[in-house]
Amino acid sequence: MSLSGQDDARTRRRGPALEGALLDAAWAELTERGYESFTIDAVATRAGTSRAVLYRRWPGKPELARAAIVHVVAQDPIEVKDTGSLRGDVIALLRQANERRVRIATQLVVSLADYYRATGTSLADLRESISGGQGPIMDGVIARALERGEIDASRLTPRIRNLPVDLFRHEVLMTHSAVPEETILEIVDTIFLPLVLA
Amino acid sequence: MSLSGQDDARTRRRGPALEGALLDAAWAELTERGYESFTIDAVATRAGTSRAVLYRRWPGKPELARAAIVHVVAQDPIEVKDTGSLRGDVIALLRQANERRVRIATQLVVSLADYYRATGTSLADLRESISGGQGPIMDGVIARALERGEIDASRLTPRIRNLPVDLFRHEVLMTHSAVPEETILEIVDTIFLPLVLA
DNA sequence: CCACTAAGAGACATTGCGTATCCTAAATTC
DNA sequence: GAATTTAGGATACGCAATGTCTCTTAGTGG
Repeated sequence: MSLSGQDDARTRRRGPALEGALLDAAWAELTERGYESFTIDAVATRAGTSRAVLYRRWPGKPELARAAIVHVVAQDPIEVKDTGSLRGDVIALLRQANERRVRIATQLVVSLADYYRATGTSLADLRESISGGQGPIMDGVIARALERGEIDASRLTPRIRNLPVDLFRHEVLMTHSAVPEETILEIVDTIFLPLVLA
Repeated sequence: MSLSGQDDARTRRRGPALEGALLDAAWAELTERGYESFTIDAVATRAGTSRAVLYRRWPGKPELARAAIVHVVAQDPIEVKDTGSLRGDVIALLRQANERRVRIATQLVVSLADYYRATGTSLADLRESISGGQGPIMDGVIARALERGEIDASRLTPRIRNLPVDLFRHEVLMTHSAVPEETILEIVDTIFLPLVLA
């Protein structure tokens, strides 16, 4: 019984191709069902494989979820373009984060419960491992503003430098939804710029 | 066999007394085990009762967890005292939150995963239901500062008014631990006060 | 004192977990 | 390109927790 129509025509995936499919399936489950209802069984079924294959790669549910998140984020990096002014750069950055990260961030907080406890890590660690070694996202923006002489370097503490991103993130965490354009402008114009402009 | 030593000497709790014991047990489980390992079984055992009693009151695990959190927070309100200056008031407020809310907040974020999805609520809603009808915690602090003429009322947008608390919360959410004293001072002295002082 | 409510014990089917075993398709080696 | 090794995929197992029910009995109020 080697040829029974389309059923036996399936090929057996391996290595990276399989792993990608597993992580995509995990991500889909995560977004559709949420972490609590996220089951290894469902991921295996959706990926057209069996649980054993998943357990060979990840110890359990939190690690699989985390891997899925990192995988998805890595495929969709945020680029910060030069708009010609600090204000424009920061607004562009926040808008982009709004478009490309809100769903992920929402999943992330609303989810990953126990993972932190089990591993002793925190949201901050996860944020770090997601942004990779590329350093704080604000770096490029700030560097250009300093070149242009737009900001008072003496006021630029690390905390103030990250203020727009931190406030944006706080907003997303609190509401679990995209941040309104007015809020972005408010953060930039009434908080960040007054603190750093020369 | 009505008298077998101490075993039958137990009394059967009812109403509020029982409910309090259930919520205390739930809270203890939550803090000791984390939300993911939080089981109705364990709560029932710890409270010396059976699951049926819990299911009679709450539909399931997320609702019980939430009820336990609200219960604990309600027993330990934050009071904001008058220290004589805006700076002192805000610092005192953050310090108190640091002492009395960090464990709870940590539980809270690291936990309650699916509840939001299931009910369509968010962290912001939970924050609201926890702070009760008493309004933003910064209100009293701001009112006194306005009386003293310490702040420029025109700069006082709602967002800026809540900035210290929001940044504090963000810090806790990110690190899952208490906020260092220096960070509290930094938030107040390099961000909040420069934005509002006349 | 009687009737009613609800506490507490326990049984039940169901579901997800994590492990182990087996077979075979794909990759690797000679 | 055949032989060998690796790992994918199916299946079954025991375990733990869920949520539902039933039953007995302790406390409460009339």
